[in-house]
Amino acid sequence: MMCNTRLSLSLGLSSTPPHQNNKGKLSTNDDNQELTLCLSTSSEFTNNYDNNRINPQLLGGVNSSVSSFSNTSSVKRERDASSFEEEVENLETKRVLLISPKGLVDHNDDDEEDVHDYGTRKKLRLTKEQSDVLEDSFKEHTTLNSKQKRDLARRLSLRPRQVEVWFQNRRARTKLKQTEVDCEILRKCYEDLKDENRRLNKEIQELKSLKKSQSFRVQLSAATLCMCPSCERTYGGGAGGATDNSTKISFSIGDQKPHFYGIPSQIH
DNA sequence: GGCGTAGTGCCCGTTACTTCA
DNA sequence: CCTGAAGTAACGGGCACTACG
Repeated sequence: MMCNTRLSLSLGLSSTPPHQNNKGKLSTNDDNQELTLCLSTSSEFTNNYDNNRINPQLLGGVNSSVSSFSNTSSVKRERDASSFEEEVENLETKRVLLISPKGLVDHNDDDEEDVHDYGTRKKLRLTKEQSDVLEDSFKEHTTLNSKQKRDLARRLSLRPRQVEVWFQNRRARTKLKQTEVDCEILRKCYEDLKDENRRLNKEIQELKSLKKSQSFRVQLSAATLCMCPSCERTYGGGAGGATDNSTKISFSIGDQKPHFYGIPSQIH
């Protein structure tokens, strides 16, 4: 893409909020593919990096900010910095990155390790310390207000936007984990209910078959009922015995007198 | 008070990059 | 060395809310 593009950047900031500052000027020179960016230079904050060769990654970041300065339709990037102050801090951070050994990349250098096409994003890996601090902060509060965000960013030498993104991603991870846990609980619940359902169905079948066999036994004994001579109740006694249709079946649980159905010889 | 607009924060889905097995 | 999976920083779109004219 623009691997050989020589980039030079001139950044300056006035105290005017970005959306009120329309003095951003972007110029390109197609002949030598040199990109020069000039913003208002009316502030003591003016920094000139014309002589620096910039890691396109960093330019990408700066470019994001630039778009918010110059393009009113790019609300998103603009609002990423919650205030102009933050934007200034963003640029300050970028300045630190720019002058840090890793931030300075000579495109003429054969080492292509840090050279990326303009427009691609080079992902910053947070250090263990940064992650730990962010993690601790997240334990205290899962969301940040502007001041907390700024403080944290300053403390970790990150941009507020990075802190914000980290918290957003962290919340998403937490939510995802919780969803997985909930899923697991529901799955377990479902398995338990399935087992219970299976058990109950089995019980129903057993009861049904028990009922069937009992009614069969009742019919069988009814066919051999005889009359108890002392109380004239029916009992099992073989064919030809006296039968009273109304008292043919008699389960005398709780009766005061014991009856020995089917064993006439042992009665009384 | 209702309305349109701009700013802001957050969520969600996705992409791009890094790391590791 | 290559590759695919997993982890995660970063992004863009959309929505809700608030402030302001």
